[in-house]
Amino acid sequence: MDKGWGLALENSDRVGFLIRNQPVFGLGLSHQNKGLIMFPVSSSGREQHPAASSPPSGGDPLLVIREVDFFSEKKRPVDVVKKEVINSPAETTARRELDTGLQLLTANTGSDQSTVDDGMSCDAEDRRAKIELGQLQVELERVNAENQRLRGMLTQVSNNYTALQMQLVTLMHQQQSSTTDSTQLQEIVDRKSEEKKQENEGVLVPRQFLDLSPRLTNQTADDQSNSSSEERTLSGSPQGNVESSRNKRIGREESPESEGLASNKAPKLNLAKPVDQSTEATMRRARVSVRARSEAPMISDGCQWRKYGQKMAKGNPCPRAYYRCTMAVGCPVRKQVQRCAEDQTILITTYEGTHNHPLPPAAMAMASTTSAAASMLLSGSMPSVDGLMNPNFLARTILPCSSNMATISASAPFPTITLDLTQNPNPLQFPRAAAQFQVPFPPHPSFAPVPNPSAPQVFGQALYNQSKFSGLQMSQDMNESTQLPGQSTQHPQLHQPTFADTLSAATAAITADPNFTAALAAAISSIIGGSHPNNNSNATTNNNGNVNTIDSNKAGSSFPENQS
DNA sequence: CGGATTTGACCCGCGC
DNA sequence: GCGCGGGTCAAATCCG
Repeated sequence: MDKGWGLALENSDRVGFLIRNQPVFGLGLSHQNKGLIMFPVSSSGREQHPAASSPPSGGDPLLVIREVDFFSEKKRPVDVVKKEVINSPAETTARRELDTGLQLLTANTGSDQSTVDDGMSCDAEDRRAKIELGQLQVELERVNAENQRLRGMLTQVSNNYTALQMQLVTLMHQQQSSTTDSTQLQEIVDRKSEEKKQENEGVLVPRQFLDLSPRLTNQTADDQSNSSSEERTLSGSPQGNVESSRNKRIGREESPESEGLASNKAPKLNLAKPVDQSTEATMRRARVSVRARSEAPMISDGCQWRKYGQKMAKGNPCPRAYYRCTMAVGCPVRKQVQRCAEDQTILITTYEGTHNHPLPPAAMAMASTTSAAASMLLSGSMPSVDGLMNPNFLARTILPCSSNMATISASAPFPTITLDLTQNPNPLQFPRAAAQFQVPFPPHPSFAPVPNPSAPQVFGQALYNQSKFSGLQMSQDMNESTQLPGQSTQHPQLHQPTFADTLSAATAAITADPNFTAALAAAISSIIGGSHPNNNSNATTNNNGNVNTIDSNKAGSSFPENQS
């Protein structure tokens, strides 16, 4: 009795509670073994007040005890049994307020005779432990069942969401293709002319950032579904850039299909001016590089890949492996896998292109991420006034809360955005972002911009728009340098998460899970559904994951499609 | 035996 | 023009 309290067992039905070796009250089972009876006892250990309705010796019930059915799985009245330690006499006198932790109510039948004995009772402890165990098991089963149910719901919702997203993106794409107007065509012409002028003046213009728009002037969703023709028609898309280059190489064995490419390109390119093939060939595709620590030779991203080459890259003792997606014939997506020269535990996976086929959710996550990042990279730098955008600034601006994780490089042969997952971001960002990115969609029509003609492909359309949205996260000086005359600056101030939020969330999840596809799916869903550009709102996040709204009136868009 | 991988050759862009 | 490096092809090889 060192702890000042104890239990005494008289028989299998009754237990006495002792405080400082003094009987305080007794507990007994009802005759149906379905209820607990609490009754006071005398200091001598005998019953002072029998409980409730049928006291053996009469008297008031000590406490009203709810009938407890410990033997039914449907009732879980007791969660925790606390050990009450009362050391002072004053406290012992306040036994009526004694909190046993048992949510007990009287329901006795009056048939119980309760007697309290001195001394500890192992049987009582065992019984209580069994009761607790049973309750915990019941609770566990219930939680498991709930978990299963929620998982099923989540899966269903995810599937539905993916399907709807596909449909929506396809419809948007079709609409854009059908609504391309002469204004946009004139923009294309002007931009081409500007590019040519700058080249003539010796101004360095990163071609890979310029004029990706012609493609969609003729590109339709049907083109997207045609995997055989996609490679040859995506001249304006990231993958199309390289594919055109590739096809030029293959031009020595010019096939009717490649002639089809030329025929598809010609009308678009002639919109501006005659553009020779070399110009088109210099167009590059954006890349998304993912750095992650992994012992595995390749990270799992849900896609099927076939290795088609391996080379020793300069400055790296580890070979670089080349893979192409084999989930569909003609899928233009490729990836390079190479270990970091400085830290060979880091696996660098560089994705290129966008899938032209439906993807499983797991693969969809990674594909969407790379597509979004690539689209952001391309769109964010496209139409600035001087045709040039500081990529580091872009990275800092677009990815303010993950500047140490995401970097953008235009110095490489291809514009590349690197997601560094070797660092641990704030894991709390992920659930916050995933939870917050539920934005009404479609947005208010008054904020609907002219459809962007340069979306790279169907599956990336929404993400492309996201990136366009992200491109609005510009600081004041950038706005001044990039805002075009006549641009609409009427943006509602909304607390909108940015792509950076999602990116951080995704990378947080990715870092937490090396296989990361499932976690990424949630973040991607937030990308797609949470930040449509038509909201035209601007928000950034700080390193704490809080959303800060910036002055949208100052955040002028550098994108012509936002011009009014 | 069919698909995946390996590997040497080839092509292209770019810098000198 | 030449060499270098990156990227790709395709025959040879491997493997289940």
